[in-house]
Amino acid sequence: MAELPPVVARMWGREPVSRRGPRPRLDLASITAAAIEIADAEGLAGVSMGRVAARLGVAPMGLYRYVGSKEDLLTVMADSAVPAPPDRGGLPWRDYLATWTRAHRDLLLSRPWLMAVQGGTPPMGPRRLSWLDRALEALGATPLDDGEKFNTVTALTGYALTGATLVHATSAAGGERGAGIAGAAEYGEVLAEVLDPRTYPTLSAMMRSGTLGRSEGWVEDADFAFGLDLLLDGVEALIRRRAG
Amino acid sequence: MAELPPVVARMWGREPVSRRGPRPRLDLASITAAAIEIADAEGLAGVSMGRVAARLGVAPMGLYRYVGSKEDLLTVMADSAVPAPPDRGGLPWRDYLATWTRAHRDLLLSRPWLMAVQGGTPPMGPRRLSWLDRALEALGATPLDDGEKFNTVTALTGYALTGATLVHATSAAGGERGAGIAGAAEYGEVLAEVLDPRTYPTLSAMMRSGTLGRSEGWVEDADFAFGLDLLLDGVEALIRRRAG
DNA sequence: CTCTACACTGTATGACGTACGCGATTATCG
DNA sequence: CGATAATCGCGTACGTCATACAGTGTAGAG
Repeated sequence: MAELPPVVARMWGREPVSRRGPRPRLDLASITAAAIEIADAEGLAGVSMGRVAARLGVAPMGLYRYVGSKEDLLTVMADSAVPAPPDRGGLPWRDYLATWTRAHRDLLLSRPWLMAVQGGTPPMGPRRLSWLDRALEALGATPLDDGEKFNTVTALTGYALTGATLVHATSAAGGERGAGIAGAAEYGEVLAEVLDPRTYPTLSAMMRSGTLGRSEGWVEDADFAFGLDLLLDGVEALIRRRAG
Repeated sequence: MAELPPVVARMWGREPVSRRGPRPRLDLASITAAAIEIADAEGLAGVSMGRVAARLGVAPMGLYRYVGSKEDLLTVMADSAVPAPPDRGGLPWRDYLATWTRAHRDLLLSRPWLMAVQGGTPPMGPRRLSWLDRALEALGATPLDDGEKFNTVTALTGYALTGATLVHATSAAGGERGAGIAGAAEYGEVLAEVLDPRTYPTLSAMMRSGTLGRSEGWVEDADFAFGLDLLLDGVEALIRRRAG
């Protein structure tokens, strides 16, 4: 019975059933789709109300009948760009959560602008909530309480975001506007140039031993899997403790 | 020997030792400090080149002798606003990493604009790298290899960011511009209004049982500690496996 | 047929990032 | 000591953006 924020209402298909006046030429879905096309092609920076409107053959102000502000539009985009979560195929909770988290990360890598947009708002649209629901469902048979389940999923979500961000930020080749460092230098080169072994002993020792510096390493799945297993090991330990 | 991006060079105090011409009236530190004051008071949205310049009694274009672009300025801010990492007080690795992660989260909560700014760039300034160094140092005596140490710290960093983001996004009272949802409705109320038990069975069951919906719960330290322990348990398990 | 809610347009405003070129300043070189 | 040339911060200007406001035409309701 609470009053929903107008955009949220529309995200859930609760369009006002208007009768009088000219028939609407637009709808939220088309607007969102147009905005997403631009974001996919040119990054978030390319998404302006004018550009979106132009792509729909409409004056910029026309959009404001459907979204109260640009921020509203971004919120809707953040949900609409999300596909259906991976299928639980009778997988045990751990395997499902692993694929779930990986799929989340892959999504963020395939649409980098989602990273900037999803961080700002908790999931409120149908798509993102369905991801949340599926992950919680996977934990359904475990002895964790609701809060623990929720926190577990939160930690996994965060890990996916972190992994994606790291890959994207360190790869100067990222197509996103402003990706990479201002110059073209590789991350490792910058660190090597700048680190004083006296004030950054551990880090510069690592640099010298050559393990770091090839930031491409993080693109590999193994590095992502490492931290993921860390988390899942923790969950598993807790479950065992709770059950035994 | 690599060419550093100009801002990075200046971040590390490598100011060009210029001699000719009028003595500079500004320096990167003052500019950054002014920008941070604005961001602290009004959020990132309040930070514009003009506003920063005005606070320094200078014309907007004057700043561009020092920062190349606004994005450069944000990068410098992202480092400059970071305090020294917590002291290792002879703490075992686990205890230190716990306080380290918590301190990181608290920093993000005390300066919410850092969340938007730190995510975009890997640490390249002296302050953020010193946090990284300290965390890696804490893992120094463990049998983990360099890559594993690095990935561990990455996961913790991400968890701090996730926790801070969640707290900040769900608390409508956040002072940041655009915080909370468009309307004033609480997150829990929105979910209750919108969730269909048929398509979101797990989530809506949780809502009904009342565990969720008080999103303030996440502000409590216990919730943060939960996921943190998950991670650290995972690390500990790995260490035991590696050592035994 | 009239009225009125509504969908979209046109114009305008103020803020923003920043390109460009200026005079003023001051260390260096002749 | 005077000329040179680099550098500083400033003024102006442009293009873009989000969005407020006031229409203008449309089409269902009475």
